[in-house]
Amino acid sequence: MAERATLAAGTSPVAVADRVHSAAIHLLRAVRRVDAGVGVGPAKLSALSVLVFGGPRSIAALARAEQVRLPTMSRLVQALERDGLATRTADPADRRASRVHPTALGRSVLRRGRARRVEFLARRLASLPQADREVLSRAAELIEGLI
Amino acid sequence: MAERATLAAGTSPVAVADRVHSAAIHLLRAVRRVDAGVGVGPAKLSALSVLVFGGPRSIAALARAEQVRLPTMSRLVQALERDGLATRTADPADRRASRVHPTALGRSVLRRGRARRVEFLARRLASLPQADREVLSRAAELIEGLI
DNA sequence: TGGATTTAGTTAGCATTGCTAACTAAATTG
DNA sequence: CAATTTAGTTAGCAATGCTAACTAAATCCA
Repeated sequence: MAERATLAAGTSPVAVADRVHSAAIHLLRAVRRVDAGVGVGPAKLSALSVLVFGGPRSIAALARAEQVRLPTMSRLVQALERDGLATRTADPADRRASRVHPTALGRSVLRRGRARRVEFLARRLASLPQADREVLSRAAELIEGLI
Repeated sequence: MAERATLAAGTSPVAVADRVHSAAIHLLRAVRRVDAGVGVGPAKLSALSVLVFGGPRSIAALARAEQVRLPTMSRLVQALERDGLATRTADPADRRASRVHPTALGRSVLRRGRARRVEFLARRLASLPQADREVLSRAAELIEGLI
């Protein structure tokens, strides 16, 4: 019984956490299929997005922004470079570090890849009443603020 | 300009899609760290959750529920069985199919694993006003309905 | 009825994306 | 200046996705 209560509908922190958690899993599984046609992969796309919309930065800073470890980001940046989506320049102030920049190709691929996922969602959102979209918008802000 | 508009705040389908998409990515990256201590992994935990809360079913039905391909779910179920978290019985009505059931151990592991993730979120949600939790709850329902 | 198609499941093999351990080299600190 | 911290790499492993190719059972239809 106690464990059933965990999943019961309601607005207790635990009940809401469970529903939000499930919704996030299902949402990302659904959009993952859309990525297939881009040929870049979600981790690379997401790192590229940080570079394009947040500006060039070091691998360590990218790793922190993406919440992954340094070796993981090191490998992702190598792949981005190999694919011509990003370049590295020496950091004049710190000879250990390098700065990662998106290339023009990187910007264009990001735009296309992001557009695919977002359009997939947007098509579905378009059928909702405006008030529901406002709820989703506010919810996204709340989530970003929490973590 | 046109591409900047994609990221501008607003409640157009595209703007909301973008924010919801990012929020889902960041949410799951944050809870992923919590999984580490469970030793089961999110895909197995999620499949187990379907079995426990939705009832026993075939591998194909599980794959559909989890939005993965049949070979992926076949391998996940083999791992669940190997770990003693689920068992398979023959389907009397269809000799190709088998029914997957959670074991008592599976139920208990699910409870613990889920609890970790959900508690991680719930601790943060507890600091929100009730109205905000209602927004998140409603948003989760909307997302599940869309996909 | 019987051949064709669909569906359930497996195996094999590959790609992506996480991780830790162990290392080098540069920067910082006491 | 020695000790520690920080940036980055390499190597190797684990989890989880996929397609291709296959078997076997069920279903469809002419």
